Amino acid sequence: MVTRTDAPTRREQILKEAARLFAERGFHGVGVDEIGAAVGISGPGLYRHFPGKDAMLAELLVGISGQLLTGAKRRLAEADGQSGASAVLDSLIEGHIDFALDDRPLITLHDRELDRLRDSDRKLVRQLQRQYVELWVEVVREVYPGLSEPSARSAVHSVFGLLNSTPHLGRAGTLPGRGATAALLHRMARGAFEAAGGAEG
Amino acid sequence: MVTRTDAPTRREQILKEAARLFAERGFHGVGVDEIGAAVGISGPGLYRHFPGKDAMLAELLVGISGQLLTGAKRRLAEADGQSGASAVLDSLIEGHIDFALDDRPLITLHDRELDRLRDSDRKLVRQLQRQYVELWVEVVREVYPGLSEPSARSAVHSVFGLLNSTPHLGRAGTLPGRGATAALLHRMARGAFEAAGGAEG
DNA sequence: CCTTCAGGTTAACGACCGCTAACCTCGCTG
DNA sequence: CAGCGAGGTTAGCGGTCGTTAACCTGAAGG
Repeated sequence: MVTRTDAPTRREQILKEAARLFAERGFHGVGVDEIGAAVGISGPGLYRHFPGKDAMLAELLVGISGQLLTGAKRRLAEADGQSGASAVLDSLIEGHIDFALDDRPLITLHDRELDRLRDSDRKLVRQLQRQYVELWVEVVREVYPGLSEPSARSAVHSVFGLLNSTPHLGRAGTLPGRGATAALLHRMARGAFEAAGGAEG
Repeated sequence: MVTRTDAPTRREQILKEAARLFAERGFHGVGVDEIGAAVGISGPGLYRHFPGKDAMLAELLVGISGQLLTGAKRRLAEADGQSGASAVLDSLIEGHIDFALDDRPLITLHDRELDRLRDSDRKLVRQLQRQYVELWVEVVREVYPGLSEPSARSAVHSVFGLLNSTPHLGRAGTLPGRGATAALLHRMARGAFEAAGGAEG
């Protein structure tokens, strides 16, 4: 985990605010003037940093998918051989939870605005997502050999749905602290997989 | 379950197609002309049936929330006393799965376009949703008394995320049949609650 | 047979939105 | 200090979209 100390660039400010606004009101529901206003410049000034509104969404979605996949690969490599598949699965779950808790707007966009992308960008994002899912599927099937591949894939998608539910958990600080929430989500994810792998195949 | 035999009214056709289109491309991403075209009339003809585009979304969202709540109340009443809380929870899960599998576009809209509503409509939908959640929370806490109320509420939201993941499960018929999918989701939901209720409170 | 009305049609208006054009103003740097 | 590029500004164009207006038509009812 690299900790940044320098100030965020204007580009990064824009992406962050755009993500928040897109998540709140949808891609088509946000105007460029609002995005500009959110970072203290006005509308057309954004075009000094991005070729268009679509490009902001594209960069956000490609970035998310890439980060998730990269992180998962790293966790897989770090633990390879020395620890069991079950520990790897725990690590994957932990990584996804961190992401879901720290970047709620992005996790919201991730499966909501994909269809607003240009064909090439959408294909790229889909490919990254697919790799991420397949990586999970392999680990899950190693831990629960009774699961057929289609069932494992369905189970993985469902657990993503469970983990990505964080935006619905109390907008304010009504939820019992980050650590407790992460632990609860982790337990539930493992429980869901356990139940999926217990019976049928 | 009342089975309808008569043909759907024009109003119902419109709502169904609007739901599909809104789910596919977002509320702002669909024009009234497209909705009209989907039912064989053109754009402004819709205004003979609805006062505006917003009204279609409002009716859809209020309808969804109402149906979910009504169904849950019915299931709770049917089983009251004679069967245990665990059976009631199974019944709730079954009802939610039926809805998620049969009305994927609606389940997608349900937590995606809520902010596009007029204040009064949004309040109404939120109230219905809250009642639905609270109903689940009570049943869940009866089955797993170790769970604190905040934890139970988080767990319920997360299980909704799990069950509502159906739109992501193979757009085509690649998933292993409706029955098997429903069974898998049901097992995972129970497993998730079990794991949530096992430890901490 | 005339009237009425539900349920369409097309034309067009007004607002909004993404984007471009043209211009300005600094802080560097040779 | 001249020049220049990075990063802003405002004005405005072109297209789209929700909505309204005005008109049409066919079936039902007295």
